Amino acid sequence: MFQLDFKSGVPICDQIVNGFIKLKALGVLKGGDQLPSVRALASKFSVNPNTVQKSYAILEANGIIYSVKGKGSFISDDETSANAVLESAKREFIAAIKHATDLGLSTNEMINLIKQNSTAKEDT
Amino acid sequence: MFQLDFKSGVPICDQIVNGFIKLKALGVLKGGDQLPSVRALASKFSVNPNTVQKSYAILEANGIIYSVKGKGSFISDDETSANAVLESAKREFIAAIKHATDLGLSTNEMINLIKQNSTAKEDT
DNA sequence: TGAACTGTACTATTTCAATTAGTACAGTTA
DNA sequence: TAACTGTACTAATTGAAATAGTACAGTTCA
Repeated sequence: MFQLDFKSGVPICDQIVNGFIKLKALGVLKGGDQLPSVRALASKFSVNPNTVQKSYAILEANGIIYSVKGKGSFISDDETSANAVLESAKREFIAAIKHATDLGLSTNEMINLIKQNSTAKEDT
Repeated sequence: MFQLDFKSGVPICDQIVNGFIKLKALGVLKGGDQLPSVRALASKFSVNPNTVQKSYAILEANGIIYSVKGKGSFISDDETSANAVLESAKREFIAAIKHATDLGLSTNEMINLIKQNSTAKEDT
């Protein structure tokens, strides 16, 4: 399970969302896996249940999980979900490219930084 | 001159900082060029002078401009400044790479996105 | 010298999003 | 029925960002 950084300035809500996205991308969580209940996770993180619930709502809106009233929340297993995450990752990365370009970074420098820093696989 | 987006959620202060960094990276502003006075820019943007002053203080702390009491604020022309901007751009881009990796983007996909989206020059 | 600029410093107030707090309702399971 | 689950809603709190106002110090130029 991921951890929260209360000093980072990043909203708790977003950190929880990103935490589950990451766990799914890494394959730690797979389709059908049940998430902790809203109340259980809130208790574990010492955070308000409403904050967790908001995170779950965002995850569901993005098709990453699905929630069933009375049963719980589960990792969705359809391709759509994985694609949605990838597409949003691409959009965010493109924004980062534009920002770096604005600051004077060349394409070659960016590519070198990727080769030096990425722990991702060569192919997907 | 750049524009502000009051709806973006990005602090005004940061937008002003990034605006000048961008103008310098693009070569629109060069070493020795004088910036608008704190009060003039605040008036132009319909923003509080304190907000602009905070931006200038950040720019000066990063070596991008220098301020002289009673005279004004100027773009610094030493190499240190350009390097400082590049270094911070690199740090931000590395953070973006790690985030994208977390979300499941492969190195090849990232490199392709750069080739498709960057308007930066091949070399620096 | 003095008026009109410039940057800088400081405190108080306002504003707004994020979070917290509390309660309530509905569906599932045993 | 009891105990769990998600969901919905309003109100209060918190903290960062921005605003407001004032004051002081250095520069420029008539």
